Order: sequence, then C-alpha cells, then structure tokens
Amino acid sequence: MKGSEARKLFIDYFKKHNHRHVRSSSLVPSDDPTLLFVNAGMVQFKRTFIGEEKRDYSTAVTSQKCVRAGGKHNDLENVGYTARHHTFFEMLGNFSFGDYFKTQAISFAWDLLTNGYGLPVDKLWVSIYLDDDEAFEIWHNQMGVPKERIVRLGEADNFWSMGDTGPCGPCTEIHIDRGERFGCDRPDCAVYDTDLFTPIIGKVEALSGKKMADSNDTAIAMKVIADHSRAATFLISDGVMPSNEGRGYVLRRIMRRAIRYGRFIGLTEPFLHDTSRVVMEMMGDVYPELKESEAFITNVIKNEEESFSVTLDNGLRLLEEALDDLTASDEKVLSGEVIFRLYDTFGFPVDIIRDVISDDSIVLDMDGFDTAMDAQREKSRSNITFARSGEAFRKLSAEGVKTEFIGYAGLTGESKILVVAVDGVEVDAPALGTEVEVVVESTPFYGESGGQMGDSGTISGEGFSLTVTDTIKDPTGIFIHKCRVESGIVKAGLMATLAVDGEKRAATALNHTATHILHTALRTVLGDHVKQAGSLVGPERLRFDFTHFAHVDRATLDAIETFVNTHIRMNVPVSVEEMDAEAAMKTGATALFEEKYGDRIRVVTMGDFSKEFCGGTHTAASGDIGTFRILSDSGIASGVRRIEALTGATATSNTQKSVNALADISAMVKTTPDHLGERLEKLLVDNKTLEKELKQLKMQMAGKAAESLDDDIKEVNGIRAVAKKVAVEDPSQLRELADRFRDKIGSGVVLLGTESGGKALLLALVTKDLTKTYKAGDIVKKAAALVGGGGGGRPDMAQAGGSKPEHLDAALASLFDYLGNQS
RNA sequence: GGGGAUAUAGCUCAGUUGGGAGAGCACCUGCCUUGCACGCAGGGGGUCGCAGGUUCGACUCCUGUUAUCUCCA
Repeated sequence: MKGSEARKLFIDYFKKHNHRHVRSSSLVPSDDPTLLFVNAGMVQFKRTFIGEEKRDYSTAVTSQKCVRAGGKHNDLENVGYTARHHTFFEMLGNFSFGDYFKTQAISFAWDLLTNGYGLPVDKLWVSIYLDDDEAFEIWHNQMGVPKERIVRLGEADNFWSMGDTGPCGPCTEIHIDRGERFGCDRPDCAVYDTDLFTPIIGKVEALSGKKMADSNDTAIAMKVIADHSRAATFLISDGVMPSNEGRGYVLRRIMRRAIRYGRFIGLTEPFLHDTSRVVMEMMGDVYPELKESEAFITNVIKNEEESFSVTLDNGLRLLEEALDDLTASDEKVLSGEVIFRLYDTFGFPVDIIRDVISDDSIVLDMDGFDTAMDAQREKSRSNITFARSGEAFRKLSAEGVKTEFIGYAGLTGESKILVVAVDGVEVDAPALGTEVEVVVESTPFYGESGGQMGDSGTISGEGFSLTVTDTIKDPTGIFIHKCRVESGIVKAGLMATLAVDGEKRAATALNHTATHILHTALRTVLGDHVKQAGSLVGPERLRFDFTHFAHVDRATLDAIETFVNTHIRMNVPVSVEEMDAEAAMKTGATALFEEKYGDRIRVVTMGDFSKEFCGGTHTAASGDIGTFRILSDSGIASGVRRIEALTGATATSNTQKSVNALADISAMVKTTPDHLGERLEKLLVDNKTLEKELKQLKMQMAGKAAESLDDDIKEVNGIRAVAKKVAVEDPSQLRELADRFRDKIGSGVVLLGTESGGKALLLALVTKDLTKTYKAGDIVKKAAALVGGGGGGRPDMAQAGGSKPEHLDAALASLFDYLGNQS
C-alpha cells in the first residue's frame, strides 16, 4: 500500500462516520506559546478540548503535518539510527469533542485496522495504562481481544500528555507482532522503505553515486538526509526561516545536520535543495503550499548551505591554528575547552574536528568537552514563565463568549459591558486615570490582527467616560479595549456608547488597501517568489516585510512605487465578500503563512489585480488612497526585506517636506536643486584643496620656530635640551614639530607646549641614545602636574594635557629641574 | 530566555599594559614593458557599528545599544 493510499483510506473512513475533514494547520502554532512546533494532530484542537473555544462540529479527522525537534518531543539525534524516529511526519487522527468516548474510539480504531487496512487480527496486541480497567473491559469483552494479548504499561508508555500543563490522561495503543527480534512494534515502523522516502533516497544515491546497501553508515546518512529534507521543506513553506534563535534555530540545526551527514557520503557541494525539490514534487498535490513557494524554498535552502560552508571554512582555519599550537608545544591532546570553543562560539561540529585530525596521533579530550557543555546547559537553564494574565478573559472564552464585531458597517455602537479588568483581573469601579481593559458584547472597534493596528476612540455611558488607546483581539475572538478612565464609575453590566476615532480609522484604511496593492506590485516587479512575511498597518504609515534575496535598487523601488500609484489612479472599487473557508480557498485568493483564519473568511478584491484573505478595514475604491510614497527599503533578516511607505495626506506632507528641504539647501549654496549635485561636488573639492594648503602653511610657520633653534638649546649636565612654547592647534602638529627639533638637535631632550581650546598640551621627546637615562614619560608627567593634568607614553615620546594653560611656562621650565636631578 | 564571538579603507584582515590608524588585494596617475596575478614610483579612500561614561588624551577601558555569526534552553 502506498503512503498516499493509507492517508486517503483513513480520512475516507472517518468521513464516512460523519467526521469533518479539517485541513492540517501550519507547523507553527498560531496561538500556543508553550509549543515550538505543532507536534501532534490534536494541537489545533487544544483550546476546543479544554473548553476555551467552540467549533460548529463535534468530530473531526485530519492528516496533520508534525515536527518533533526541540522542546519536549526531541527526536533529532535519533533520526537515521532507528526505524521510527522522524523530525517530520504526518499524523492521521480522529477527534471527538464530547460526541463519543472510549468505547466508540476503540471500536473505530479496531475496525479500521482489521477491516479497513486488513491487518491480521491474531497478530495484534493491545497496551493499556496500569489501572485502566475500563479499557481492559472494552478490549476484552466487547472487542474480543484475548487477555494474554492485552498488556498493562506504565506512565512512560501509556499515560498521554502534551506538555507540563494541558490535556492528558491514560491512553491505549495497538501494536503488531511482526515476528522480529523484539517481536512487537507500532505499525509505523520501517518507513524508509516506503514510497514516502524512496524517491528522496533515490536522489541522494544519484547525487552521491553510492547505494543504501553499501554500508550501515551510508544507510544512516541517507535516512538522515531524507528525513531532514522533508522537515526543512515543510518548515520553510510554513514561513520558518533559518536563524539563530527559537524555531528558526531548530530549522538551522536540522539543515546543518543533513549537510554534515551529506559530507560523510561525499556530498561536499550544496545538495539539500535538490533533495528538497523531490519532496515538493512528491507531496505538492496533498500540500499545495509547497508548490506555491517552490522557488523560495529552494533559495532559502541553497543560501543556508552556502552560509554553513563559510562557517566550516572559518572553523577549519581556527582548528588548524589550534593544531599548530599543539605541535609547537609538543602536545598530543586537544583540550576540551578548545573543542568546546570551536563548537560553541564558531559552530564547528565536533564530528568534523574528528574527521580533520583522524590521521594524526592527536587525542580529543571529550570528557573536558562534556564538562564544558554541561556547564553551558546549567548556565542557560532559564525558568520560562508564561503570562498567566487574562483570567477574566479566559473565563469568558470558556463560556463560549465571542465579541461581535460591527465595525465594518459603522464607527459607533451601543452595547453592554461584560468585564472591566486591570491586567486581566476583574475589578469593580476603578479609580480615575486607571488603565483598564474592557470587554463588551458587540463593538465597532477593530481589534489588532492581520497586521492592522487596533482602533482608538471613546467609550462612554451614564456618568462615565473612557478613552480607548488600543484594541486587541485574543485568539478565541474576544475584543479587549485598552482604556483610561477619564471620569465617573465604570462597571460590568452598564450600557455604553462606543465611538471609534474616524480620522485614524480612515487613514489606516488607506494604508491597508495600499498594502494589498504593494503586495501585487512586489510580485509583479520582483517576481513570484515574493511572499508576505508580516506587515504593520497603522494610521501614520505602513510597513511590509517580504521574502526576497537581493538588494532592491532605487530604480526598482521607483518602478514599484509607480505600479502602486498607477493602480490607485485606476480607481477600481474595493469589494469585500464574506464566505465560508472552503469556498474562499477555491477563489485562489492569497492567504498568509501564519495567519489563522476563522470559519467565515473575508476576501478583499480590487479589479483583476488583487485578491486576498483579509479581515481588515479598507477604503471604498483604490483612488481614495490618493498617493503612495515609499520611504525606505531595508534588510531585516537573511532573505527578508522591509518596505515602509506613506499614503494620502501623510504622503503629500512628506513630499512637501522633502522638496522644501531640497530648495532650502540649494538656496544655502546659491544654486537650484537641479544643479545641487555638481555644486556640492565643487565645494567639497575646494574645501579639500584649502585644507591641504592651510596645513602646509601652518607647518611652514611652525618650521620657523625650529630655525631659531640654536638660541633655544640649553645644556644641563651635558645634555642638550629645549623647552619651548609654540603656537599650534593639535597634538599631531605638535608631533611633527617635535620631529623637526629632534632632527636638528641630534642628541638631546625636547619639551614642547602649546595652548589649545582652553587646555594645555605638552609633548616630550628623548632621542634614542638617551632613553636609558631620561624617560619622556617621566618628563611629561612632571610637567603635566603643574598644569593640572597627567600624561604618559613611550620612553622616547610622550604626551600630556592639563586644564591650566596659564601655568605652561612653569611646566616647561620643570624640564631643567628634572635634568638637574637626574644625574 | 541564557551564554560566547565579531563589527577598523571598496574586499580580506592586522593593530599586546590608553599616547603617531596600518598591510595585502582593488582603484587613480606616471614610468617601464606588447601581455595574460607584470614590475617600479606616487596618490585617493576611514564618524575605527551606534550612544553614553572614565581620562589631559579612547580603535584600545567601562556601561548601554544595534547588526551578524554561534552554542544552550
């Protein structure tokens, strides 16, 4: 049986038994901070199970994309060595939300395995939790499974849980006896021999010129690459980018592990993007998101392969230095600290270190490495605290309460206040000026979502008024108004009038509609690989992050800006249609990676150039935007760029500001904006020339002082010495002058002083032949003390400064005391 | 979330108790020479990531911050 057939059989079976076929959710959990990746089919139903969310069906069947790497279920290091550990897999699941329970679930499972998949009844074993007599009764008496093939197991095997908190309970599993060494295994073993993997392994064999059967090590490497290719491909298609933290870091580790194993079988050139392409071809029909981002995924993987090879080159260089040191000191052990430093700081894998020095007699101190690694673990163990706030709102969600949003049609409304809270805890009659959160039955306030910022405005009623500063939407659909109490007493149960700030809402709408056009513009001008990677739409400006690999030059930005403005001038109506999720999918509208859409979806359409899923608020026609202006383009992560732009009145005033500034600057240098460039260029050249001339003149003048040097030389204890106040501005001129004195004096000591910017500068110089007896540092320190400062330097040259230039003469005279005392 | 590392000329990088910002490659000019990594001489190019602080003086020390790399969770 093929993988695709097994999948279809499962889904069809439960559809036949009135289960709703629900799409696999994204691998990135949309509203669950306790989870790095979706690692089981039930994740998207978690809130439904604990009663925080209501759905309009009570049974469901899914084929869910799952990743287990990082977090509680971390199978990464096992992959390749066992038959059943994978970083990525599809989990087939059926779910009941209060519809049926243990008996029916067991019956479905048994029926599907024996009749549907046709597994031999006499080879199946059942495991249950230690004291779960109810399950035993069902299996034995109702299903007719013999006692001796029902096994009671402990918490590790048959007590099911997803995390430290959340749904959990005793579970039961069916195993099949395949007559091998261990006799018994779950039915999902040896998948590398199935059609889900063989095409990828075939590609690896073709690229490397080796065969799975060549050796055990080769087989392991190929399995690792096959598994990791799937994980990387699906993660990237769900919007995860390789990075150095969080999920992105897990992705990077998966990819790099694959690359490392690739090197073992001779794949030293980038290959992972090739195997990833096989995954996309195989799975693209079931998971269309793979096909949509094909070029993008390939690009991301290739990029990562290249950046890892840079990391390896750097590490190799450092490792060779370390080995040279070892040879120099005639040692044979590469210390654990060095190994750890290479690994920890420079990301150079230990197995590659072993590879590089394998033919030497050098020993790796792995104990030391482990010690250092344990210390690192201990140090970084952080107690993760999850925000437990929002109790008041959780209570509402549990009751099935959802705020009705009436803000598409109008900006005002009347509604009853359900909760008044401070930091998520319900309060009664908060004092004036308090920051509170308010939930009502229905609201015209847009709650922050889909990148659009929440509305602001006022909420008022009998004897009270509140200013709304922001509105957010919690994942279960409750709108929370962030307010400040302006007057009166507000409490739950009161009626209130809600009024949205219409100007800000209108300005936001311009930006949001423009964002959609910008999205189209980017895909048209830059190419289909462009994907939205986040956006922020507010009244002031819009920000749009998208996937693209190259720098966007000014001419291209202009083209994008022009494209948007052209489509604004077409003045097509912006139409919004609400439909159920399935119908919306069929329209082919653009949906986003990480957005979680409800069951009713709004599709926003402009002419024939833009069609997107979007819950935001928009203008009536594209022409309302007026004008669109790009402010900046910048890179925010590898492969992701950000454009910031303005629309409407803000764009106009910004243009005026730029034009005015240009005119003012032009007037300052007596020219027109057209000739500003050449004018400034000329000024810069002139300025440079003048600076050079000035410097030369100053040196000439200073040089005059050196000419009359003979008069300044005094002899103390047979040493030729000069102490002179000169007129220069900065330390570097003082140095040049001192050099001239040294040339003239041949052998001796020079102390120069000058006043600059209200401070005294001193510089002492001792010719090399005298530095054993006289130290420039000592001279300058002694002198500096007199001008209220300090200094130092080398024996032959030292400088100092002080804050009392009026004592400069005395400071210079101190040279002769010093020479007198020194003999 | 917790560590470590890096940031200096267009590129690759030096810069050691705080006291003259450098090399190689690239670029420009001239000479030499019919070449293909030519040679020689001269030259341009730096807010030493950013912001504070200590100091007479900070590329250097301290604090914060940003970006990139990397490990752990």
